[in-house]
Amino acid sequence: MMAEYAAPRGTRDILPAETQKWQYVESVFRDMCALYGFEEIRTPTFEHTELFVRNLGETTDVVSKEMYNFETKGGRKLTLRPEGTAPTVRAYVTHNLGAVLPVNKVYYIARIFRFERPQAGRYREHTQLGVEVFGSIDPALDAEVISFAAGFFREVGIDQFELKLNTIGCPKCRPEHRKALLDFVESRLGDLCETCRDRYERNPLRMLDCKEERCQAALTDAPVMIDYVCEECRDHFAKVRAYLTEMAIPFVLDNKLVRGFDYYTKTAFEFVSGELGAQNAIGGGGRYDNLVEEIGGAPTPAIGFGLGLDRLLLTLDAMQVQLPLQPRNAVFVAGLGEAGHEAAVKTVCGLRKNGVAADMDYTGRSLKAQMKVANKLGARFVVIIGDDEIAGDTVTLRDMSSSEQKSLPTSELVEYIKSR
RNA sequence: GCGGGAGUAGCUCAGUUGGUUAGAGCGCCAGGUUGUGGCCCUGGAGGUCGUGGGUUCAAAUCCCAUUUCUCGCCCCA
Repeated sequence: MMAEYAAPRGTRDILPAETQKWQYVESVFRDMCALYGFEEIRTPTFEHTELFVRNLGETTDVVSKEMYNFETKGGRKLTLRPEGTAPTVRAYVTHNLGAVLPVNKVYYIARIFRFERPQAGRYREHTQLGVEVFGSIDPALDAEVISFAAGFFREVGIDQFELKLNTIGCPKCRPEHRKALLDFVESRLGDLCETCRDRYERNPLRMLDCKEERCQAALTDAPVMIDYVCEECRDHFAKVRAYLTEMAIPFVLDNKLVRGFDYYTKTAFEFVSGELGAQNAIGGGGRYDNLVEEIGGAPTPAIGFGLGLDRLLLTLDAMQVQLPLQPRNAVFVAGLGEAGHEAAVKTVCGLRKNGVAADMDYTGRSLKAQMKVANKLGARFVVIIGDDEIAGDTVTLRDMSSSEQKSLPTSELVEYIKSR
Protein backbone atom coordinates (compact mmCIF):
# COMPACT_ATOMS: atom_id res chain seq x y z
CA MET A 1 0.00 0.00 0.00
CA MET A 2 2.74 2.45 0.87
CA ALA A 3 3.40 3.80 -2.59
CA GLU A 4 6.91 4.71 -3.53
CA TYR A 5 6.02 8.33 -4.08
CA ALA A 6 3.67 10.64 -2.27
CA ALA A 7 2.82 14.24 -3.03
CA PRO A 8 5.45 16.50 -1.44
CA ARG A 9 4.70 17.79 2.04
CA GLY A 10 2.15 20.54 2.07
CA THR A 11 0.79 19.68 -1.38
CA ARG A 12 -2.05 17.36 -2.28
CA ASP A 13 -3.90 15.89 -5.20
CA ILE A 14 -7.35 17.22 -5.89
CA LEU A 15 -9.28 14.23 -7.23
CA PRO A 16 -12.26 14.33 -9.62
CA ALA A 17 -14.82 14.12 -6.83
CA GLU A 18 -13.34 17.33 -5.41
CA THR A 19 -12.50 19.20 -8.57
CA GLN A 20 -16.22 19.50 -9.28
CA LYS A 21 -16.48 21.69 -6.19
CA TRP A 22 -13.43 23.70 -7.16
CA GLN A 23 -14.85 24.35 -10.59
CA TYR A 24 -18.19 25.36 -9.15
CA VAL A 25 -16.69 27.91 -6.77
CA GLU A 26 -14.39 29.21 -9.47
CA SER A 27 -17.31 29.66 -11.83
CA VAL A 28 -19.28 31.56 -9.20
CA PHE A 29 -16.22 33.75 -8.74
CA ARG A 30 -15.84 34.35 -12.46
CA ASP A 31 -19.52 35.18 -12.84
CA MET A 32 -19.29 37.58 -9.93
CA CYS A 33 -16.22 39.21 -11.48
CA ALA A 34 -18.08 39.69 -14.75
CA LEU A 35 -20.90 41.33 -12.80
CA TYR A 36 -18.51 43.78 -11.16
CA GLY A 37 -16.39 44.41 -14.24
CA PHE A 38 -13.21 42.54 -13.31
CA GLU A 39 -11.30 40.90 -16.14
CA GLU A 40 -8.93 38.01 -15.77
CA ILE A 41 -5.19 38.44 -15.65
CA ARG A 42 -2.70 35.57 -15.59
CA THR A 43 0.82 36.22 -14.43
CA PRO A 44 3.83 33.89 -14.22
CA THR A 45 4.09 31.32 -11.44
CA PHE A 46 7.47 32.77 -10.48
CA GLU A 47 8.95 36.24 -10.45
CA HIS A 48 12.26 37.87 -9.68
CA THR A 49 12.94 37.46 -5.98
CA GLU A 50 13.54 41.16 -5.58
CA LEU A 51 9.93 41.95 -6.48
CA PHE A 52 8.77 40.29 -3.30
CA VAL A 53 11.67 41.14 -1.03
CA ARG A 54 11.47 44.84 -1.71
CA ASN A 55 7.71 45.23 -1.81
CA LEU A 56 6.29 42.85 0.76
CA GLY A 57 8.92 43.95 3.25
CA GLU A 58 12.07 42.20 4.37
CA THR A 59 10.89 41.77 7.92
CA THR A 60 7.63 40.08 7.03
CA ASP A 61 7.34 36.37 7.79
CA VAL A 62 6.67 35.53 4.18
CA VAL A 63 9.84 37.15 2.91
CA SER A 64 12.10 36.25 5.80
CA LYS A 65 11.31 32.55 5.98
CA GLU A 66 8.52 31.32 3.70
CA MET A 67 9.60 31.87 0.12
CA TYR A 68 10.48 29.16 -2.37
CA ASN A 69 13.63 30.65 -3.86
CA PHE A 70 15.75 29.21 -6.61
CA GLU A 71 18.40 30.31 -9.04
CA THR A 72 18.70 29.93 -12.77
CA LYS A 73 21.88 28.56 -14.28
CA GLY A 74 22.81 32.12 -15.07
CA GLY A 75 22.47 33.09 -11.43
CA ARG A 76 19.20 35.00 -11.55
CA LYS A 77 17.22 34.76 -8.34
CA LEU A 78 13.63 33.69 -8.77
CA THR A 79 10.78 32.95 -6.35
CA LEU A 80 7.53 31.02 -6.67
CA ARG A 81 4.89 33.67 -6.00
CA PRO A 82 3.96 33.78 -2.31
CA GLU A 83 1.06 36.17 -2.94
CA GLY A 84 -0.89 37.58 -5.85
CA THR A 85 -0.78 41.33 -5.57
CA ALA A 86 2.86 42.17 -6.28
CA PRO A 87 2.96 40.13 -9.51
CA THR A 88 -0.30 41.73 -10.66
CA VAL A 89 1.07 45.18 -9.97
CA ARG A 90 4.27 44.22 -11.77
CA ALA A 91 2.25 43.21 -14.84
CA TYR A 92 0.20 46.40 -14.61
CA VAL A 93 3.40 48.42 -14.63
CA THR A 94 5.16 46.29 -17.27
CA HIS A 95 2.33 46.83 -19.72
CA ASN A 96 1.49 50.35 -18.62
CA LEU A 97 -2.17 49.42 -18.27
CA GLY A 98 -2.86 52.77 -16.67
CA ALA A 99 -2.49 54.32 -20.12
CA VAL A 100 -5.19 52.08 -21.53
CA LEU A 101 -7.98 52.76 -19.09
CA PRO A 102 -8.40 55.25 -16.26
CA VAL A 103 -9.42 52.46 -13.90
CA ASN A 104 -8.27 48.88 -14.40
CA LYS A 105 -10.11 46.08 -12.65
CA VAL A 106 -8.60 42.62 -12.82
CA TYR A 107 -9.03 39.27 -11.15
CA TYR A 108 -6.82 36.21 -10.87
CA ILE A 109 -7.02 32.58 -9.87
CA ALA A 110 -3.51 31.63 -8.89
CA ARG A 111 -1.50 28.98 -7.12
CA ILE A 112 0.41 30.47 -4.22
CA PHE A 113 3.52 28.97 -2.62
CA ARG A 114 4.74 29.39 0.94
CA PHE A 115 7.21 27.21 2.76
CA GLU A 116 5.44 26.68 6.07
CA ARG A 117 4.60 23.75 8.32
CA PRO A 118 1.34 22.40 6.92
CA GLN A 119 -1.70 22.04 9.15
CA ALA A 120 -5.47 22.21 8.85
CA GLY A 121 -6.27 24.78 6.17
CA ARG A 122 -2.66 25.61 5.50
CA TYR A 123 -0.71 24.23 2.59
CA ARG A 124 2.59 24.96 0.97
CA GLU A 125 0.79 25.26 -2.31
CA HIS A 126 -2.66 26.77 -2.18
CA THR A 127 -4.98 28.64 -4.48
CA GLN A 128 -6.06 32.23 -4.09
CA LEU A 129 -8.84 34.02 -5.90
CA GLY A 130 -8.26 37.74 -5.94
CA VAL A 131 -9.25 41.04 -7.44
CA GLU A 132 -7.31 44.29 -7.81
CA VAL A 133 -8.45 47.76 -8.83
CA PHE A 134 -5.99 50.36 -10.07
CA GLY A 135 -6.44 54.03 -10.63
CA SER A 136 -8.76 55.51 -8.05
CA ILE A 137 -8.65 56.54 -4.45
CA ASP A 138 -12.42 56.83 -4.23
CA PRO A 139 -13.58 55.23 -0.96
CA ALA A 140 -16.55 53.93 -2.89
CA LEU A 141 -14.11 51.54 -4.47
CA ASP A 142 -13.00 50.25 -1.07
CA ALA A 143 -16.63 49.57 -0.33
CA GLU A 144 -17.13 47.98 -3.72
CA VAL A 145 -14.27 45.55 -3.27
CA ILE A 146 -15.45 44.66 0.22
CA SER A 147 -19.02 44.22 -0.93
CA PHE A 148 -17.77 42.08 -3.79
CA ALA A 149 -16.03 39.85 -1.27
CA ALA A 150 -18.98 39.66 1.11
CA GLY A 151 -21.34 39.06 -1.79
CA PHE A 152 -19.17 36.30 -3.13
CA PHE A 153 -19.04 34.52 0.22
CA ARG A 154 -22.80 34.66 0.51
CA GLU A 155 -23.33 33.59 -3.09
CA VAL A 156 -21.24 30.51 -2.58
CA GLY A 157 -23.08 29.58 0.59
CA ILE A 158 -21.13 31.09 3.48
CA ASP A 159 -23.23 33.44 5.54
CA GLN A 160 -21.44 33.03 8.84
CA PHE A 161 -18.40 35.25 8.74
CA GLU A 162 -17.04 38.32 10.42
CA LEU A 163 -15.64 41.27 8.52
CA LYS A 164 -12.89 43.02 10.44
CA LEU A 165 -12.04 46.54 9.38
CA ASN A 166 -9.29 48.98 10.19
CA THR A 167 -7.26 51.79 8.74
CA ILE A 168 -3.51 51.69 8.94
CA GLY A 169 -2.84 55.19 7.68
CA CYS A 170 -0.41 56.37 5.07
CA PRO A 171 3.23 57.45 4.92
CA LYS A 172 2.15 60.92 6.05
CA CYS A 173 0.52 59.93 9.30
CA ARG A 174 2.21 56.66 10.15
CA PRO A 175 5.47 58.14 11.52
CA GLU A 176 3.58 60.01 14.21
CA HIS A 177 1.78 56.90 15.33
CA ARG A 178 4.96 54.93 15.18
CA LYS A 179 6.68 57.42 17.45
CA ALA A 180 3.82 57.36 19.93
CA LEU A 181 3.78 53.57 19.87
CA LEU A 182 7.50 53.30 20.47
CA ASP A 183 7.29 55.77 23.34
CA PHE A 184 4.47 53.80 24.87
CA VAL A 185 6.19 50.46 24.55
CA GLU A 186 9.65 51.57 25.64
CA SER A 187 8.90 51.30 29.35
CA ARG A 188 7.11 47.94 28.93
CA LEU A 189 9.61 46.31 26.62
CA GLY A 190 10.36 43.73 29.30
CA ASP A 191 6.77 42.53 29.31
CA LEU A 192 6.79 41.63 25.64
CA CYS A 193 7.63 38.34 23.97
CA GLU A 194 10.95 37.92 22.24
CA THR A 195 9.44 38.30 18.80
CA CYS A 196 7.82 41.58 19.75
CA ARG A 197 11.05 42.92 21.21
CA ASP A 198 12.48 42.27 17.78
CA ARG A 199 9.45 43.86 16.13
CA TYR A 200 9.99 46.92 18.31
CA GLU A 201 13.17 47.51 16.36
CA ARG A 202 12.13 46.32 12.95
CA ASN A 203 8.35 46.49 12.47
CA PRO A 204 6.58 48.06 15.47
CA LEU A 205 3.09 48.05 13.97
CA ARG A 206 3.04 44.27 14.02
CA MET A 207 3.36 44.21 17.81
CA LEU A 208 -0.28 45.28 17.92
CA ASP A 209 -1.72 42.08 16.58
CA CYS A 210 0.64 39.72 18.37
CA LYS A 211 -1.32 36.73 19.65
CA GLU A 212 0.76 36.33 22.81
CA GLU A 213 -1.35 37.01 25.86
CA ARG A 214 1.40 38.90 27.64
CA CYS A 215 1.79 41.20 24.66
CA GLN A 216 -1.93 41.75 24.33
CA ALA A 217 -2.04 42.63 28.03
CA ALA A 218 0.90 44.99 27.82
CA LEU A 219 -0.45 46.69 24.73
CA THR A 220 -4.09 47.02 25.73
CA ASP A 221 -3.87 50.79 25.93
CA ALA A 222 -1.24 51.24 23.29
CA PRO A 223 -1.79 54.08 20.86
CA VAL A 224 -3.75 52.81 17.87
CA MET A 225 -3.51 54.11 14.35
CA ILE A 226 -7.04 55.44 14.18
CA ASP A 227 -6.16 58.11 16.73
CA TYR A 228 -3.20 59.31 14.72
CA VAL A 229 -4.33 59.22 11.12
CA CYS A 230 -4.13 62.38 9.09
CA GLU A 231 -7.25 64.16 7.99
CA GLU A 232 -7.24 62.56 4.58
CA CYS A 233 -7.03 59.03 5.99
CA ARG A 234 -9.61 59.77 8.67
CA ASP A 235 -11.97 61.16 6.10
CA HIS A 236 -11.39 58.26 3.74
CA PHE A 237 -12.04 55.70 6.47
CA ALA A 238 -15.23 57.48 7.56
CA LYS A 239 -16.55 57.34 4.02
CA VAL A 240 -15.70 53.67 3.62
CA ARG A 241 -17.66 52.90 6.79
CA ALA A 242 -20.55 55.04 5.63
CA TYR A 243 -20.72 53.24 2.29
CA LEU A 244 -20.61 49.85 3.96
CA THR A 245 -23.38 50.82 6.33
CA GLU A 246 -25.42 52.07 3.42
CA MET A 247 -24.84 48.77 1.63
CA ALA A 248 -25.95 46.93 4.77
CA ILE A 249 -22.65 45.09 5.09
CA PRO A 250 -21.95 44.46 8.76
CA PHE A 251 -18.37 44.97 9.93
CA VAL A 252 -16.44 45.06 13.17
CA LEU A 253 -13.87 47.73 13.79
CA ASP A 254 -10.60 46.18 14.87
CA ASN A 255 -8.02 48.81 15.60
CA LYS A 256 -5.35 46.17 16.13
CA LEU A 257 -5.80 44.59 12.70
CA VAL A 258 -2.55 44.81 10.76
CA ARG A 259 -2.05 43.09 7.45
CA GLY A 260 0.95 40.92 6.75
CA PHE A 261 2.65 42.96 4.06
CA ASP A 262 4.27 46.35 4.23
CA TYR A 263 2.66 47.78 1.13
CA TYR A 264 -0.78 48.30 2.64
CA THR A 265 -2.14 51.80 3.30
CA LYS A 266 -5.40 53.14 4.66
CA THR A 267 -8.15 50.53 4.53
CA ALA A 268 -7.31 47.03 5.79
CA PHE A 269 -9.86 44.26 6.16
CA GLU A 270 -10.10 40.58 6.85
CA PHE A 271 -12.86 37.98 6.63
CA VAL A 272 -12.85 35.48 9.48
CA SER A 273 -14.76 32.22 9.71
CA GLY A 274 -15.36 30.35 12.93
CA GLU A 275 -15.61 27.05 11.07
CA LEU A 276 -11.90 26.61 10.58
CA GLY A 277 -9.60 25.73 13.44
CA ALA A 278 -6.55 27.85 13.85
CA GLN A 279 -6.54 29.10 10.28
CA ASN A 280 -9.66 31.21 10.51
CA ALA A 281 -8.89 33.88 7.93
CA ILE A 282 -10.68 33.05 4.71
CA GLY A 283 -9.89 36.27 2.92
CA GLY A 284 -8.49 39.72 3.29
CA GLY A 285 -7.16 42.74 1.55
CA GLY A 286 -6.70 46.45 1.62
CA ARG A 287 -5.47 49.52 -0.11
CA TYR A 288 -1.94 49.87 -1.41
CA ASP A 289 -1.76 53.38 -2.79
CA ASN A 290 2.01 53.53 -3.16
CA LEU A 291 2.86 50.08 -4.47
CA VAL A 292 2.46 50.84 -8.16
CA GLU A 293 4.89 53.73 -7.87
CA GLU A 294 7.31 51.67 -5.79
CA ILE A 295 7.30 49.00 -8.47
CA GLY A 296 8.14 51.63 -11.06
CA GLY A 297 4.84 52.88 -12.41
CA ALA A 298 3.21 56.27 -12.27
CA PRO A 299 1.69 57.07 -8.88
CA THR A 300 -1.53 55.05 -8.92
CA PRO A 301 -3.77 54.31 -5.96
CA ALA A 302 -5.08 50.76 -5.78
CA ILE A 303 -6.98 48.29 -3.66
CA GLY A 304 -7.31 44.53 -3.68
CA PHE A 305 -8.78 41.48 -2.05
CA GLY A 306 -7.72 37.84 -1.96
CA LEU A 307 -9.29 34.70 -0.60
CA GLY A 308 -8.04 31.19 -0.03
CA LEU A 309 -9.96 28.71 -2.13
CA ASP A 310 -8.70 25.72 -0.14
CA ARG A 311 -9.94 27.24 3.10
CA LEU A 312 -13.18 28.33 1.54
CA LEU A 313 -13.92 24.75 0.50
CA LEU A 314 -13.00 23.47 3.96
CA THR A 315 -15.39 26.00 5.43
CA LEU A 316 -18.16 24.92 3.08
CA ASP A 317 -17.52 21.32 4.11
CA ALA A 318 -17.58 22.18 7.79
CA MET A 319 -20.83 24.08 7.31
CA GLN A 320 -22.20 21.13 5.33
CA VAL A 321 -23.20 23.41 2.50
CA GLN A 322 -24.61 21.49 -0.43
CA LEU A 323 -23.23 22.93 -3.64
CA PRO A 324 -25.59 22.84 -6.63
CA LEU A 325 -23.33 20.64 -8.72
CA GLN A 326 -24.64 19.71 -12.14
CA PRO A 327 -25.16 16.00 -12.77
CA ARG A 328 -23.27 14.69 -15.74
CA ASN A 329 -26.33 13.98 -17.78
CA ALA A 330 -24.59 11.84 -20.33
CA VAL A 331 -25.47 8.85 -22.44
CA PHE A 332 -23.82 5.49 -21.82
CA VAL A 333 -23.73 3.08 -24.73
CA ALA A 334 -23.71 -0.60 -23.79
CA GLY A 335 -22.67 -3.01 -26.50
CA LEU A 336 -23.20 -6.77 -26.34
CA GLY A 337 -20.75 -9.11 -27.94
CA GLU A 338 -18.22 -8.20 -30.55
CA ALA A 339 -20.69 -6.82 -33.06
CA GLY A 340 -22.41 -4.85 -30.31
CA HIS A 341 -19.09 -3.37 -29.24
CA GLU A 342 -18.32 -2.25 -32.77
CA ALA A 343 -21.76 -0.68 -33.08
CA ALA A 344 -21.27 1.03 -29.70
CA VAL A 345 -18.02 2.62 -30.88
CA LYS A 346 -19.85 4.04 -33.90
CA THR A 347 -22.81 5.19 -31.84
CA VAL A 348 -20.69 6.98 -29.22
CA CYS A 349 -18.79 8.67 -32.01
CA GLY A 350 -22.01 9.83 -33.64
CA LEU A 351 -23.48 11.15 -30.42
CA ARG A 352 -20.39 13.16 -29.63
CA LYS A 353 -20.24 14.55 -33.13
CA ASN A 354 -23.72 15.92 -32.45
CA GLY A 355 -22.75 17.45 -29.15
CA VAL A 356 -24.17 14.75 -26.90
CA ALA A 357 -21.87 13.66 -24.10
CA ALA A 358 -21.44 9.92 -24.44
CA ASP A 359 -19.26 7.14 -23.10
CA MET A 360 -19.05 3.36 -23.23
CA ASP A 361 -17.34 0.28 -21.84
CA TYR A 362 -13.93 -0.81 -23.02
CA THR A 363 -13.40 -3.79 -20.73
CA GLY A 364 -15.69 -6.37 -22.29
CA ARG A 365 -18.14 -6.58 -19.42
CA SER A 366 -21.54 -8.17 -19.24
CA LEU A 367 -24.59 -6.00 -19.82
CA LYS A 368 -25.33 -6.11 -16.13
CA ALA A 369 -21.85 -4.85 -15.31
CA GLN A 370 -22.15 -2.13 -17.93
CA MET A 371 -25.45 -1.03 -16.44
CA LYS A 372 -23.81 -0.74 -13.06
CA VAL A 373 -21.07 1.43 -14.49
CA ALA A 374 -23.63 3.59 -16.30
CA ASN A 375 -25.52 4.00 -13.06
CA LYS A 376 -22.40 4.96 -11.16
CA LEU A 377 -21.46 7.48 -13.81
CA GLY A 378 -24.86 9.05 -13.44
CA ALA A 379 -25.86 8.46 -17.04
CA ARG A 380 -29.30 9.74 -17.93
CA PHE A 381 -29.79 7.28 -20.77
CA VAL A 382 -28.30 3.93 -21.63
CA VAL A 383 -28.29 2.85 -25.25
CA ILE A 384 -28.23 -0.93 -25.55
CA ILE A 385 -27.01 -2.55 -28.74
CA GLY A 386 -26.94 -6.35 -29.15
CA ASP A 387 -27.56 -8.80 -31.97
CA ASP A 388 -31.31 -8.17 -31.94
CA GLU A 389 -30.87 -4.44 -32.39
CA ILE A 390 -28.25 -4.84 -35.07
CA ALA A 391 -30.51 -7.19 -36.98
CA GLY A 392 -33.32 -4.65 -37.02
CA ASP A 393 -31.07 -1.56 -37.30
CA THR A 394 -32.51 -0.26 -34.04
CA VAL A 395 -31.23 0.58 -30.55
CA THR A 396 -32.82 0.03 -27.18
CA LEU A 397 -32.94 3.20 -25.14
CA ARG A 398 -33.34 3.06 -21.39
CA ASP A 399 -34.18 6.11 -19.30
CA MET A 400 -32.20 5.50 -16.11
CA SER A 401 -34.36 7.55 -13.78
CA SER A 402 -37.73 6.18 -14.87
CA SER A 403 -36.45 2.73 -15.95
CA GLU A 404 -38.61 3.08 -19.06
CA GLN A 405 -37.24 1.40 -22.12
CA LYS A 406 -38.08 1.68 -25.77
CA SER A 407 -36.82 0.59 -29.15
CA LEU A 408 -36.17 3.10 -31.89
CA PRO A 409 -34.48 3.16 -35.28
CA THR A 410 -30.75 3.83 -35.11
CA SER A 411 -31.17 6.82 -37.39
CA GLU A 412 -33.47 8.54 -34.91
CA LEU A 413 -31.32 8.11 -31.80
CA VAL A 414 -29.42 11.40 -31.88
CA GLU A 415 -32.48 13.49 -32.58
CA TYR A 416 -34.53 11.74 -29.92
CA ILE A 417 -31.92 12.29 -27.22
CA LYS A 418 -31.34 15.89 -28.23
CA SER A 419 -35.06 16.53 -27.95
CA ARG A 420 -35.01 15.36 -24.33
C1' G B 1 12.07 26.28 13.88
C1' C B 2 9.28 24.18 18.41
C1' G B 3 5.36 20.88 20.74
C1' G B 4 1.23 16.87 20.71
C1' G B 5 -1.24 12.58 18.02
C1' A B 6 -1.13 8.64 14.45
C1' G B 7 0.78 4.97 10.65
C1' U B 8 -3.13 -2.58 9.95
C1' A B 9 -7.11 -4.15 2.77
C1' G B 10 -8.78 1.16 -2.25
C1' C B 11 -11.51 4.03 2.17
C1' U B 12 -12.99 4.27 7.63
C1' C B 13 -11.26 1.45 11.41
C1' A B 14 -11.16 -3.22 15.11
C1' G B 15 -7.33 -6.44 16.76
C1' U B 16 -8.55 -8.27 24.33
C1' U B 17 -2.47 -9.93 29.34
C1' G B 18 2.77 -10.80 22.98
C1' G B 19 0.46 -17.06 20.97
C1' U B 20 -1.98 -21.06 14.99
C1' U B 21 -4.12 -19.40 8.11
C1' A B 22 -4.61 -10.71 10.71
C1' G B 23 -10.62 -9.12 10.88
C1' A B 24 -15.27 -5.85 10.05
C1' G B 25 -18.10 -2.20 7.37
C1' C B 26 -18.02 0.39 2.87
C1' G B 27 -15.92 -0.01 -2.02
C1' C B 28 -14.29 -3.48 -5.96
C1' C B 29 -15.16 -8.23 -8.97
C1' A B 30 -18.45 -12.37 -10.03
C1' G B 31 -23.01 -15.11 -9.46
C1' G B 32 -28.35 -15.10 -8.15
C1' U B 33 -31.49 -12.92 -14.26
C1' U B 34 -28.42 -17.60 -21.60
C1' G B 35 -29.38 -9.23 -22.84
C1' U B 36 -30.53 -4.92 -18.07
C1' G B 37 -28.48 -0.31 -12.95
C1' G B 38 -30.18 1.48 -7.96
C1' C B 39 -32.45 -2.59 -3.04
C1' C B 40 -31.48 -7.60 -1.38
C1' C B 41 -28.79 -12.47 -1.05
C1' U B 42 -24.27 -15.57 -1.98
C1' G B 43 -19.27 -16.03 -3.13
C1' G B 44 -14.41 -13.93 -4.37
C1' A B 45 -10.07 -10.92 -4.94
C1' G B 46 -7.13 -7.68 -2.14
C1' G B 47 -2.54 -6.74 3.40
C1' U B 48 5.83 -8.12 3.41
C1' C B 49 0.34 -4.63 9.94
C1' G B 50 5.13 2.66 7.34
C1' U B 51 10.61 1.18 7.33
C1' G B 52 15.03 -0.72 9.93
C1' G B 53 16.94 -2.85 14.22
C1' G B 54 16.32 -5.10 19.19
C1' U B 55 13.90 -8.26 23.24
C1' U B 56 11.45 -13.27 22.94
C1' C B 57 10.46 -20.13 21.72
C1' A B 58 6.92 -16.58 19.44
C1' A B 59 5.89 -9.39 17.82
C1' A B 60 0.57 -5.83 14.32
C1' U B 61 1.05 -6.05 19.82
C1' C B 62 6.98 -4.61 24.02
C1' C B 63 11.75 -1.34 23.33
C1' C B 64 14.89 1.93 20.18
C1' A B 65 15.72 4.50 15.79
C1' U B 66 13.91 6.39 11.34
C1' U B 67 10.26 8.13 8.03
C1' U B 68 5.52 9.84 6.49
C1' C B 69 0.97 11.89 7.66
C1' U B 70 -1.76 14.81 11.01
C1' C B 71 -2.99 18.67 14.71
C1' G B 72 -1.19 22.93 17.32
C1' C B 73 2.52 27.33 18.20
C1' C B 74 4.51 31.39 15.05
C1' C B 75 2.23 33.59 10.77
C1' C B 76 -0.99 33.74 7.19
C1' A B 77 -5.37 32.40 2.61
